[in-house]
Amino acid sequence: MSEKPSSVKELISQMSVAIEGKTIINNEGKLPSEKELMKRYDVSRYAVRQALSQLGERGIIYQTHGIGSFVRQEEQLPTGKVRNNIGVTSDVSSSLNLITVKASQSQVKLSEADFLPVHLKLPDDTELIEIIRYRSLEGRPYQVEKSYYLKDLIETIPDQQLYDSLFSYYEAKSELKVGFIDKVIRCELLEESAANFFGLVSGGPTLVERDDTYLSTGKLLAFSKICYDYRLGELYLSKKIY
Amino acid sequence: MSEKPSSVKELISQMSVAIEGKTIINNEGKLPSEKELMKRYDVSRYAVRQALSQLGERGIIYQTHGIGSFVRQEEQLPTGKVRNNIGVTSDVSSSLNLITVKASQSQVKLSEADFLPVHLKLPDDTELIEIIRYRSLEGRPYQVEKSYYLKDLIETIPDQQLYDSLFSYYEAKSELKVGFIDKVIRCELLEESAANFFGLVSGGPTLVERDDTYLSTGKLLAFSKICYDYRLGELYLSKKIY
DNA sequence: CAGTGGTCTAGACCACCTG
DNA sequence: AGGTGGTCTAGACCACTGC
Repeated sequence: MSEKPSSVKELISQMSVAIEGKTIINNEGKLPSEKELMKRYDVSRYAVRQALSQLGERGIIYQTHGIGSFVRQEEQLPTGKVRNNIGVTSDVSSSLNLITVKASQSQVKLSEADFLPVHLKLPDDTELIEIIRYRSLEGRPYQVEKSYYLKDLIETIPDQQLYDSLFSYYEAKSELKVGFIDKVIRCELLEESAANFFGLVSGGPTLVERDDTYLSTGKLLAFSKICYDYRLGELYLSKKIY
Repeated sequence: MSEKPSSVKELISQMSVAIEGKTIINNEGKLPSEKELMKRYDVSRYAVRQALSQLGERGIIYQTHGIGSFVRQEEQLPTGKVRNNIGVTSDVSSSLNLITVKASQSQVKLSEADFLPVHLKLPDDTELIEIIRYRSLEGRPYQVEKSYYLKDLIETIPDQQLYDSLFSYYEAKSELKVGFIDKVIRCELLEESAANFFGLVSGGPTLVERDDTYLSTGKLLAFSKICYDYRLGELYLSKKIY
């Protein structure tokens, strides 16, 4: 028996630990049936299925009709590449050492931005806070991020916060709650500053992630562009088919 | 009142049409409350919420606690780029004309493959069917796909089928059911054959999508690699935050 | 046939937003 | 306070798998 979780979220956490520690799976990687999980954690079937579904979305387990639930085979690290999990509840993809080595901010108008939200609906004179951040991973230059935050939503950004996650800062501090993020991934040619940072020639390839971040109210909070060193960065996602 | 759907899937379809035709939203893009949708379609709240959640995953609507459900602002087509929706139930992203212009197949062993599944667990002498397909979109060279299918799972592939979707062919014909797909997206340098097809120089950039396709039983069915003309292809996804 | 996951219902209670 | 979505329970019935 296990301690009764007070929410599905807690149940997921407990099950994750149990899967990690292999205290809940047999030698073939099979989990207990839903009915047994209900007894084990003293929750309803709804809670069990919510948890299993979430674990499935994260690529940790899969379920097969009429058979049971199984853990995915363990991850084999790709050689020298860094996987950036996307489409997963928490983007804590690894225990790798990702740090911001340089950052700066300034205030601009929308018309001065390098790029625009995919679904543009804002007036040209919208005030934005522009942030540029250079990040290294395990000491190697890894990504360059340029972000634009809507100034009327966040007012100011303390300089020291530029080196941490801004979203979690504002979610914790004020009332902002992120609802969804639109992502566009493509390949572009490197600009000079990023090329210098990566030690590549400008005009070379770079993997680009464009994010438009919306609040749960549907308002646009920020739009950003992340350029990866194409030799290091890759984006990973697992997709369930229904 | 609307006709009662016989399943959540049908409900989603009916609601999609109603949203498209704007017969279910008001001027501000607001949908009826969940309670009203229950009455309207004569289904339980579970069904309504399943449908709304799915529509949310597809980036069509969003819900805000204490307020209501709203449709996302309509899509503004990116200029000259092609969006390939990923992480969506059906990857029917557009009405664009995507056709396979050249295709070939041959039989090889795993040791002869150009690349391998991310989580390799197969013996070197595993029999594979290798397929190379060149695709154009609206008449322009767009992508080159190289796929390897496990021969013991699909036996043979009729040549004329190479020009259509193999997954739906086998799902309809035999018993294969796809369960999940692992995707890795990165940027690579073009090889000669793809470069020639795109009209680019080899060594230039290309957006690469690596897919490992698993059956619902957890068995690997196929692994593939799609190279996009970086000037045309981009991958789009919308992510809900919980 | 028994056991498994897949679908759906009815209802309760809570948290959030607006007047 | 009343309406909205968010969470969770208990239970029913169906579909798939294997013996």
